[in-house]
Amino acid sequence: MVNEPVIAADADPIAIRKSRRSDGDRLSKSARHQHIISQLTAAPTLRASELAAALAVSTETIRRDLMELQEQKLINRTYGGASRPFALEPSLVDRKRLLIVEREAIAAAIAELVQPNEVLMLGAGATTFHVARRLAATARDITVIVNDFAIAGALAANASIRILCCPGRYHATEGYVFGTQTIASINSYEANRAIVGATGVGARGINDADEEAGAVYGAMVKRAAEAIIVADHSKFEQRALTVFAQWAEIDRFVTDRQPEGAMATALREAGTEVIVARQ
Amino acid sequence: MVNEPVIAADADPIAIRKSRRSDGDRLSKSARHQHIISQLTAAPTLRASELAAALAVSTETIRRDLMELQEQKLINRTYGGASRPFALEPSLVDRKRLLIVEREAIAAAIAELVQPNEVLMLGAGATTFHVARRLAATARDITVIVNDFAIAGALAANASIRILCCPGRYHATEGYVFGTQTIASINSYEANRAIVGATGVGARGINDADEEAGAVYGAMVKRAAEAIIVADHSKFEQRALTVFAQWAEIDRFVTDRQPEGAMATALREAGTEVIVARQ
DNA sequence: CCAAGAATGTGGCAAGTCCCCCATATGTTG
DNA sequence: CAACATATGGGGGACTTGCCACATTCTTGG
Repeated sequence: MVNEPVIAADADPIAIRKSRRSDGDRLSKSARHQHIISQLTAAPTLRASELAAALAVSTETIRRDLMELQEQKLINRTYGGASRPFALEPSLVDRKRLLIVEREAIAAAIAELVQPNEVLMLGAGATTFHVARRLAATARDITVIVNDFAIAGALAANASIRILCCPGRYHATEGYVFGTQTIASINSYEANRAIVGATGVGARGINDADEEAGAVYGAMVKRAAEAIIVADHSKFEQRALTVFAQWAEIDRFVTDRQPEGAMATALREAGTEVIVARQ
Repeated sequence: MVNEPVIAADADPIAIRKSRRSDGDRLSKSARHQHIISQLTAAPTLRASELAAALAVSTETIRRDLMELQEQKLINRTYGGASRPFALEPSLVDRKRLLIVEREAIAAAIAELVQPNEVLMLGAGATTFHVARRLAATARDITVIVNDFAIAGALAANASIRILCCPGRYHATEGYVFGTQTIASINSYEANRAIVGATGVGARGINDADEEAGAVYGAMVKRAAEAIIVADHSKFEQRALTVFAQWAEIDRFVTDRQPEGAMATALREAGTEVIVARQ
């Protein structure tokens, strides 16, 4: 368990140069980087000193490697090593790994709005999942009504959050419940805010690729005292199957980039407050 | 961008009393632990020194906290702090690994009983989780009413199973929903069979350590046309908080070992059919 | 009420890490 | 070949963390 003193494995430069041999080989910088990344998929954290020993380079070199990888957001720096960033986590589904920075910023902006003792409705989805994580970290004594199991799990990290799950049919691949029971359940609650995502947002309203999911989102939007749409800029002007809400119904739109053109006009005419989260 | 001190509320009444005051005073141990866990859902890593400052305790205390949390596998230790473990989600994993052979045998026996187009109620728990996995492998065109998220996920592997989730409060560590809404929901369905587990089974009936969970199980047992209890022999004569059903209400008892003594008598007198699954 | 035990803080020291500057090795370019 | 860029290692001081022993405070159970 104790770390051996970190000493240059090969004090002899000649030995270093004959690098064709077995494990004493020097690896290139990119090879080291790759090694670090792959190690992180196996272990949640690494120590710089251990990496230096394993790769037969100095800790200074490892530190520089880690700095570079951190700038590329491929790792997360810790004191004395590195840990897995959000994006490398195996538990997150593909879609949840995209646009992490943008979504985290949006989530942070939402978290600032939420006050203790509020009742929220939180729709299913990848962006709202980030909102849930953020709320778990910052919110206090709130009640959240959800229809997405992953979101319930994320919120569960905070014991002061009361999580109410909607009933309904369970969507096997998406991990949420939907259907008439879900909507009936939503309509039986009073909430301060509904926070829902979307497949696309545009001048003509807010749409979703899944009709059932859209119906749930629409119910949340209509039912809560305040309706908030969260969507990063990749959703701008995307068109999908179902338009589940009009901007006139939406009080706030939290995104990561200022909308332009027809969508900006529609937002202004509808009186929707646009909040652009800074990263 | 650094985390401001976020007061994580908690279940501990003492901590609640203390956390009401200004930021100069201390939180209870469990409150600190809760805070650490929830912070970890938002940030991939934490520094012990920062935690100490945020929670207004010494770094030694934080270190001791981190050690405890690590032993519970709730965090991952790093040099100078902590990082997120692989899964912060409610992990019933541990309990699900116990007595696998016995539970698989019980699950197989259940799966043989179930016919296509049946409607089942499946209670939360480790044994019923095995039943769900087995049903996902063998059942066809059934509808399953569940209150446990892990079970919903297991059943989702089979596209011909319709999964209906009950509403209710989400239990953060156990991963199921409970409460009056859950029970009301159960009472709105008609089901061919209820299949529920237990903390203990004995001559005096079927009990559970969690009152809320027991209430849900009891509702399932009373509501379904046929009630089945599943429990391996380690549950025999275990006593727990709530007796949620009497043997007279139970049609079948599926286990892995022939009951004896008072419990066998009680089963005989109640007319409960005992099915001993062979491994 | 007190005593035992748990939880927490303090101080010191060893060890680990950070970070800056500089030396060396290697490769590139004119 | 000289000049330069890149990659790496080394050294040392400042800082951070780990760890231990001990004192103090809080809690709990008689």
